Amino acid sequence: MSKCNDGLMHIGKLAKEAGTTTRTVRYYEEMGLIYPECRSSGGFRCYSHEQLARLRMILSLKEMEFDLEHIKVIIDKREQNKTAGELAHDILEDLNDRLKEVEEQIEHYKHIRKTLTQTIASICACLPCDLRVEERLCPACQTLNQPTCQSVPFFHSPSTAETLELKL
Amino acid sequence: MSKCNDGLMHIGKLAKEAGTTTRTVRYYEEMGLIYPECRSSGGFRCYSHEQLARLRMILSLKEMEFDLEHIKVIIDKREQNKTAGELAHDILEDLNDRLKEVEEQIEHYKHIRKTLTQTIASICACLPCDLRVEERLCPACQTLNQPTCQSVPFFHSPSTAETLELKL
DNA sequence: GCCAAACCTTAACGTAACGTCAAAGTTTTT
DNA sequence: AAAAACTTTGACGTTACGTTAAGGTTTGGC
Repeated sequence: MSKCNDGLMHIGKLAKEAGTTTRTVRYYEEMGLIYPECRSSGGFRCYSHEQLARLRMILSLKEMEFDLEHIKVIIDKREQNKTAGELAHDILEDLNDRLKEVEEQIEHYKHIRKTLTQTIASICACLPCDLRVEERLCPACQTLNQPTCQSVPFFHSPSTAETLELKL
Repeated sequence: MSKCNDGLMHIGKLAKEAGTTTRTVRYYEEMGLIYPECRSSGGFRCYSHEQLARLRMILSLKEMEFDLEHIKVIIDKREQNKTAGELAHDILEDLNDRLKEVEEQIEHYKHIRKTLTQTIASICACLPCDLRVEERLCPACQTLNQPTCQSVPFFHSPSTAETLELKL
């Protein structure tokens, strides 16, 4: 005697099937991304397999880290019955744009990595020999060398600059 | 007749010198990261060059994308007058941890890039020849091929799956 | 000394995508 | 029928500020 007939499911089942949480599903509803097919007499949301497919698609796009606003635009395009060609064109554009952004992200983090390894190297170069030999202290500097302490701000405590500054 | 004597500066100058905004400086104060040396009789924040150096250090760490909570921990270490060796040890640990995270980010985005290029390739493979030749449509698929439409959810509109599905 | 321009103050809402209660109603199971 | 499991709406918390708003303070010129 299920109150949720016709192969419909409540939000918990939907979320679990899609690998997400009920909170997320409700939030997506708030954002206009997905709606239940109907409500039970008691007010529970009931979803069909179509909704599940839609949710999965939303989550796929989220894996590519589109923001929800953009996801909304993308999935709405499917409902604006365009021709297949137009649809493909639009979506490929979205995907290629996103690809570009992702590549920028990769470059961005590579830049940060460089800054980090350089800073690490600078500090290592300032370390007295006996500290430097402990390799657990600084795995990154094994391949790098040089700069002086001056370029590394961390050791210049404002009040006690003298005492904290490292000697080579 | 400056109300801000002794080479002290107000928040606007401080922010500009460090290349940030007054809002940011006030926020950092709220977070306990930096405080003015004093206030003017009218209540304006007054900063010394030491504060400027501190702010610059905070911003350096932010460039490496440490979160503020973590930055607070790191700069507080400088005041806990440890020995230079301990300080270096601690900070190198922080930097190496962060380096690891950054490398994970790079891998993360590379994974997304892969997903994106595969999806793009799948869609391109589904396109009829006349659409496929327009290279502006899909710069990414020039180097990739195959999969069938089945693996690409975008063309399976729930209500009009038949009409929207692409034919090879 | 006075006035306007430029600068500063605190307060508070907005952002993105949910996580996490809370209090109360519904469905399912026993 | 009662208990267990699930669902409902509502609302605050998160991060690092941006952006008004309304109203004092400093500064520079005359």
